[in-house]
Amino acid sequence: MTDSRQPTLEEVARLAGVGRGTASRVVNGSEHVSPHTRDAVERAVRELGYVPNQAARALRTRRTDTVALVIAEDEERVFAEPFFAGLVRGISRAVDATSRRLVLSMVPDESHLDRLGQFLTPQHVDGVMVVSMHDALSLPESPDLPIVHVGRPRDAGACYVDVDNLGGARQAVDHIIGRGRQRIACITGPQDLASGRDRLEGYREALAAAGLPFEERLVEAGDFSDASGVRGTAALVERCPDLDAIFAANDVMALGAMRELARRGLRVPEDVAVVGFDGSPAAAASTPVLTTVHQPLAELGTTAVEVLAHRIDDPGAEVRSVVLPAELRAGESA
Amino acid sequence: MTDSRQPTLEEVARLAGVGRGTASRVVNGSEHVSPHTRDAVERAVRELGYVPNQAARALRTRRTDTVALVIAEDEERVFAEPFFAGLVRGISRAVDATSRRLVLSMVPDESHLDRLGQFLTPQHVDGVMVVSMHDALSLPESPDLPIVHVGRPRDAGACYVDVDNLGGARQAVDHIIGRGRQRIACITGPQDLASGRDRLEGYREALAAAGLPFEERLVEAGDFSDASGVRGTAALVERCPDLDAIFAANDVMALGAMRELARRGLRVPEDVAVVGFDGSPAAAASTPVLTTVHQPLAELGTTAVEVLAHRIDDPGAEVRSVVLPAELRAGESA
DNA sequence: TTGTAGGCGTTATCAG
DNA sequence: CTGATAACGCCTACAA
Repeated sequence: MTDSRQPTLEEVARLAGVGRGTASRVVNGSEHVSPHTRDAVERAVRELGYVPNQAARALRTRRTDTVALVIAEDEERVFAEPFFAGLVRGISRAVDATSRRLVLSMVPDESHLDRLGQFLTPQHVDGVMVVSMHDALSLPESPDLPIVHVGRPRDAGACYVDVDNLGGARQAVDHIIGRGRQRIACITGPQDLASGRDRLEGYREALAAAGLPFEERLVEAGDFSDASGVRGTAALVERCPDLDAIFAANDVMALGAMRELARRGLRVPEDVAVVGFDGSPAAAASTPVLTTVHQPLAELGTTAVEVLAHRIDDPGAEVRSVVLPAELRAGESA
Repeated sequence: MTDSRQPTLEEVARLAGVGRGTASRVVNGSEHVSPHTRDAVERAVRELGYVPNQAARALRTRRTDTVALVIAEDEERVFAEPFFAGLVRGISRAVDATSRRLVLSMVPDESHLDRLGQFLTPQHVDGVMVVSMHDALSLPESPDLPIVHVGRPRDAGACYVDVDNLGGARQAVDHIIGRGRQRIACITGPQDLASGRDRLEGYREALAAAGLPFEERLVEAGDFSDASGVRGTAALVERCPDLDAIFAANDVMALGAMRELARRGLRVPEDVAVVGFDGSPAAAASTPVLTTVHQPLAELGTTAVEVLAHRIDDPGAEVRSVVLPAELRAGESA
């Protein structure tokens, strides 16, 4: 009873009483086919459980209907950083809504770049999305292969989608200033990352715009990790006991900061207001007193997929990057 | 200068001054080719930067050199549960060492099963690894497609790799008994999961072997989440103030238990010993007083890949499942 | 050991 | 609107 072999287009055509070409047209949704014929073919397709042979199609069309998401990070961190969960979810969903498939590649270290380079060719994928936490790692780009970076890359000419890190950070700091805070500290993100740099810059700009001085002693270097949030807070509080607010470049650090403040008997937000730049909505939800700048990760993913699709379907088009606005979400305010 | 198109085997053959067939044999590492010719072809391959066209090869050989890892879980949980990080890492590494590629698919809900079913065919992949947290979800299996389950599935005849949940749990409880504890409580895992059931069974067996009674009131149902660890502990302590140990079916719950115990002024391990079944080595490391049964996730992944490769390369072979031993890691003891 | 040729399942072109 | 008919790039008998 089981034929074991998948049915071919030839068999569909035969069963429908049409030629192979016509069957192909129906399967590919061509306009130029009579309703009657279309119907017959579609019935045959269903009856036989026909599914197009991907290999044959790819061989013929030189398209793979596959896009890659390259995460230039070790699995460990990929799973640890809430940032990736949201992003992958968004991208995954968006690609699902497409006729394309998504393959996920993590690149733990440079030794894997060769293998990856062989894979990232028009022969295997139609396009690539790259999210890298380090500016450093540059992967072997195949010409003729559309690439969209998630997060602004070092290469200024490259196509990317990103959240408005600068504007978001400025909003965050504006907000605390508006609540009457004057001595606002900052725990930065890694400075080899555009997001890290931009969020620090936003902090500066907000201070400047309000006529507040930028003070080195109110700034601590962090790396987006919980530990660095704790460490930075400890250092800041010891150095400037009179600070009345902390802007952390992401929520993970902000939460670390809140724990450390609590440990020292300082109350949030009464004594010290805290605002973070959001990597995950969950963090904000779990601590209503935390005001955060919401980073729309899912939307970022969706956008990345859209932009990539656009570049794939219309190779001649101009390269357009997209920057999404970041949105302030005030918790119990300070 | 750039040819833009990838070179074909034909061109390699021409440059090497041999026939297409011979070039193919060299590329595929056939024995029957003279060292001289082989050398010429290899040089041509390098010079042209030839890389075999996957589609053409797949079309011809009916093999894809691709294996799928299906995680029957929402992205959210996949990234939240430390279990998956270790597993994916192990599998990823193991596949990398192969000539095959890995594609990762998460299945948030049943609505995605159709799409997945279309993908999980010999036409797209050579084999599949499935890790599911629920017994319920059964994916549409394509005949002729080797499947290896990670974690014992409901279907008893299926091929799987797993950790010795029962033995591990028994070891854990044995260990606390050996340290003189008498009233040992258990926070179980979800009972619709083999791992959950087996670990509870191990707990029973250890008690029985030691002549200790199994008491319902010493058992609380958990679901592997931190919250359920906290909740279960609270319930247990209130119900049985005299308990002197807790066995939690995973580390996440064990850590939750420890927090709850601390909150109630109970000391670990002086007042109450805690031992967990380990999803992630990190948990054990972060709390030296926690004794855990180590679940070798990376090795589990490696084994899954090996078993799958075996089944792919030797389709006639008997289906053999593998159960890995679990290893006790004693923290500062009770 | 090596070359030649047929065909894997599709799509695209080109007549009808 | 439809049906033949070439490729797409590769592997693998088969013949030399």
